[in-house]
This record gives sequence, C-alpha cells and structure tokens, in this order.
Amino acid sequence: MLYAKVVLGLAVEGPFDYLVPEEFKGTIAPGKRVRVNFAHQRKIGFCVAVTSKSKIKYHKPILEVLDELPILGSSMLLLTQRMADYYCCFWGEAIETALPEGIRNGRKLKLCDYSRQGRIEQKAQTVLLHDLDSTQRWEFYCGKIKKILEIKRKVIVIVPDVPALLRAKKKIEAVLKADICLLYRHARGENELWEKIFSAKVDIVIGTRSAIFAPLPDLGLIIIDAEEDHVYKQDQVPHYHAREIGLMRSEIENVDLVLGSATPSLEAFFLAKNGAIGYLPLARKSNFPEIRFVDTANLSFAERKKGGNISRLLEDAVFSVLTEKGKSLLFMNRKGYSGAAACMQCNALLKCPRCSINLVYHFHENTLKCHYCNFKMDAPKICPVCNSGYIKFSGAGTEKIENELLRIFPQAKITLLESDRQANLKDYDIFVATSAVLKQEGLQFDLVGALAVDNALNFPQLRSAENAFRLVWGLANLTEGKLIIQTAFVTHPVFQSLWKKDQLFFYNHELEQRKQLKFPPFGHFVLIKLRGKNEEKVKASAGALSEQLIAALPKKNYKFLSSNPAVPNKLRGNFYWEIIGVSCEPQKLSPGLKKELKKFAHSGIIITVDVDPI
DNA sequence: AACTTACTAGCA
DNA sequence: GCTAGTAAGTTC
Repeated sequence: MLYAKVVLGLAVEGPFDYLVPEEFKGTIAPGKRVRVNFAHQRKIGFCVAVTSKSKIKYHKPILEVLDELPILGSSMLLLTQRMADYYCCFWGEAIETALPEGIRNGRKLKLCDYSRQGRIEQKAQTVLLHDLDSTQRWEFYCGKIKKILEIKRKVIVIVPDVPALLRAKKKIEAVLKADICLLYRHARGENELWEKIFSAKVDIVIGTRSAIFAPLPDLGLIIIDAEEDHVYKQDQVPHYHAREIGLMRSEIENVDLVLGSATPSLEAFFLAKNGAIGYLPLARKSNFPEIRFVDTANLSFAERKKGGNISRLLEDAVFSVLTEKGKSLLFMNRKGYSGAAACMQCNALLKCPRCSINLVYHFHENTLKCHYCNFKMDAPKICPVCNSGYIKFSGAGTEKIENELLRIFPQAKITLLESDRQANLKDYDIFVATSAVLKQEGLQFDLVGALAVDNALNFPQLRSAENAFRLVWGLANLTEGKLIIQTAFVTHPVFQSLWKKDQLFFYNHELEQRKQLKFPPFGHFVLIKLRGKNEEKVKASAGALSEQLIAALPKKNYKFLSSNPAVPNKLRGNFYWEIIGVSCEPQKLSPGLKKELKKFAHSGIIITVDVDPI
C-alpha cells in the first residue's frame, strides 16, 4: 500500500496519511497539491512525503493530484517546516503563507521543468551592510547582483513597500540588464508571475515581505534592504519576520544574504558583533548637520511664558531659513490635532466605543478618530457625558503644529507631509511630518526640527529607545544644515550617540542594557495573546493558562510569566490579555507549547502565539 | 478552521 | 420529552 502524508492550511497538527489509489501511484510526489476529504469537507492539501507504512487504521483516498511538477521543492518544504517550528504555527499554515492565494485555491499551473545545469557552488556568506547612505548601499547591492548573475544564479531583493519596490527597480535597471519582476501579495497577475519565476524565466525578483518565499530555481543571493523595518514582521498568524526567514533560507539553500540598513536592528547588529554574520561597517558621513538641543526640562521663564510647541531657538532658525528661501521640516510623531479630547467640566476623556483608546481630534475634518480601529465621529461641541462644558484638546499632533506655524509665519507656505503622496519640495517653505517622511527618498532640507521624540522615548516598551534612535538618525540624514531637537532628556544615550556622531555608542549601550535583563537579542520573547468578547472570561483564562504553562513546560530553556492585560486592552470590541515567555530557542519550545494550548482550549477565547513580537 | 456530537437549560 | 443553543471533541 502507498500512502501520502498530507498537511492542510488549517490550525491542526499534521501530517495526515491518505491512501494513494492505483491511478495516482505514478504521479504522487512530495511538494504537489492534492485534493482530499478532510473532516467532512473537500480541501486542498500539500503532500509532504510518500511512504509505504502508516500507523493509522482507516485511510481516505487522495481524490486528485493537482500538479504535474512539485510546486514545493525539498528546500521549500524544509523551510516551511522550520518556520512552523520557530513561529509555533502549523506546517500547512506556513506553506500557505509561502504561496499566492490563487495557488492555494487549487488553480491549475503552467510550469516548466527547469533542470539546473552545472551550477557553480559557492561558499555562501551572510553580511550586515551598515551604511547611512542609501546610494552607497545600492551600489554595493548592484555589484553583488552582477557577480551572482555572472555565475548564472538568481537574486531576491526585499524592500519594505511598493514605492521602494519601484525605486529599487529603477536603480538596478540603471546599472545592469536582467529580467526583473516585481512581486508582492495581491499584485495584478501574481499567479502568472509566480509561474514565470518558478520556470526560471526571471533573474531578479524585487518584492515585499512575502517575496522571501519566491520560488526561484538556482537562487544565489538574497538582499534585504532596510532590514530593521517593522513591516517585515507579519501582523497576522503566522507572525513571521522576513529577516528570520531569509536567514533560514540562505542556510538551507546555501546562498548569500545581505542585510542592509542605515540603522540596523539590534538583532542583526548582535549577530554581526558576535561574528555569526559578516559586518561591513558604516562609511563616515562627512556632511553631518550641526546639531542643537533645546532642553525642554529646563526652559527659561521667557520660553515658558511663550507657550506652544515651538521653542524660540527653533522659531528663529525657521525664520532665518525662510528669509533665505530655504526649506524647513518640523517633525511631530502624531497625526491629527491633539492627543486627547476631554470635557472641561466633568474631565471625561472621549474614548473610542470599541477600543480602550483616546480619540484624536482632526482639525481639517472636524472629527474625532480612533487611530486603532478607524472609528470616526463628528467632533461634539458639548460633552456627551455631562451635557455641559466645552471640549478641550490637549497634547499636540501635526495639525496643531501646522496651526501654530500659520500663526507665527503667516507669510510662509506651510503643508502637512502625508504618507500617501510624494513630497513636492518646490511648492512649500515649511513641512510638518510624521515618521512617514523617513520612508521617502531623496528629500533634503536646510533645517530639521524634532518636536516630539520624547513620546517615542518614553513609551514603556522594549524597542522604544531603539525606535527613537532610528528616528533621530533618520532625521539627521534629512539635512546637511541644522538639526534642532527639543527634548527633556538631553543626556539620553540616543542623543549622546548623535552628538558623538557615533552610532556604535548607542548599540553597545543598548546591548548592555538588554543583556542584563536577558531581553532580545539575548533571548526571544514568546507572546501568547488571548482574545474574547467577555472581559472576565478572558482574564480568568489568561491566569489559568499562564499557571498551566509555568507548571507544564520544562524550565530549562524558557520561562513563562504571569498574565497581564494587553495595551490597548480593548480593541474592536474584543478584550485582550497576554502572557509573555522568554526562550533561548523558540524552535524547541513550539511542540510542547502547541500541545499545552490544545489541551487548554476554552470556548469564546481565541489564543494566538507571536514569537519575536515587535 | 470547520465540522459533528454531547450536553444543558428552558419549557410544557 | 423535546428543542435551541452552546461547549467539547475530531479531523488520516
């Protein structure tokens, strides 16, 4: 008897053994899609192995073998299996994540068999390219790509978003000739593109996060630019990170991997520092801006009396840039007009009805919005709680800054830089932007003023210092003139690194901090999220589950802590609690953890696992 | 995840 | 004794 081991894109542990009928004995093979009956349903599964032995008594037959060629090679099967182990998801889920939707749905594929011809083996290496200047980074990438194409192998280039994708294509096409394609989820013709890539008709795939799974035969090089970007982490299950998958894939397929960044993640920097991967360090930036700090913790009497969000020093600087027809950028890391809306009479804060989040006032639309769930309402004049008093808006966002600027500089042309459109430097004098401005390329200002880096710094979160560091260095990169930072923490290592012009000062300091607490990159966080409509039930379940995990799992390599309400604790009508665990080797934790979670299952509670949460 | 089966409260 | 609603168990 012949059996096929099949996994499905469901949250169930597999693989499941199916009988291979006579008619499919010639065609069944690992890596092919099959149609099967599973739990009273017709499903598409993936054959991961063929065997003559099975421990199961009764088998259902394979109904159909969909592919002539295995759509998943042995290395892709291995990659998805490792991914499932690392991220604590199921093999079938990992496979489905690696494939476009059409292919998961059983679409017939036109694939050419590509037999590799005398490929030149190389000693693969991984390096971190640490360089503030993106032009220099791309020169390096292109040089590397050229060499790989010369030995007839293929390349994947990963960038954060679609605009970066188009820019990358231009940069590569400018220096070399090759068949390039752009791959991202739900792109037009994604399925046909996938077939083309599989059939070796493409030399270079430029894509977003999911392109790390692109089925190139004879892959020789993976490049991940802006390696530190959080968009490389998927915010749905399975919560994979393209960098981590890139590291796994480069090892499995023995291909070069280049991680590039102006301000690398602590994870990548740590690997480089330990010598686990190579390190190509920062070229010295010669055209560094002049940096000035405004200590908002010790404002002069005159400054305090002046009020507003823009200090005298910054105001004067904007003025002098303005008189010389220069361009200024003011940075404020919050959209909208104000932080919170509250009633002057009863002090009630206006909150989102579905989330535990303060609503944000938007001046232009005269609305209150929830930045988490997109809830929107017209701004009320009187308090909905006590029906009296006026609504007061505290804190500040980009729109408030815009308003302040309009008052101070009525003659200037001022605009908000929105994330969805390319900035047009010609038409305005002063720009007000959130961190979305750092995603654009080729912008240069004569003056950059950072108004609100402190709220990034104060955020009680593992990566807050890292994020603030990235922010200020990103801003420093936007000007060769002057950078003015308003902060109450002038001596913070983030700012010290800036006036020392030494990024490594920050990295070493931050690593030292995290080492003492065994925080990433020294250990891996495993975040278990519980969600449900009934707050009490979620809370009780979280408590019970954390006790179960603490008792059940061996303590040697991992540690689970007690449960806590998540922040925000309510989102889109669901209540959230979470349990944090720390593990040195997540891949060894997941089998046991999966079993415990299955044992625990409570109705009305949805549990998800996020390894290396952002 | 999506289904079936087992169980329970509410009712006459 | 019946049913609607929900909790628990299963999937080759």
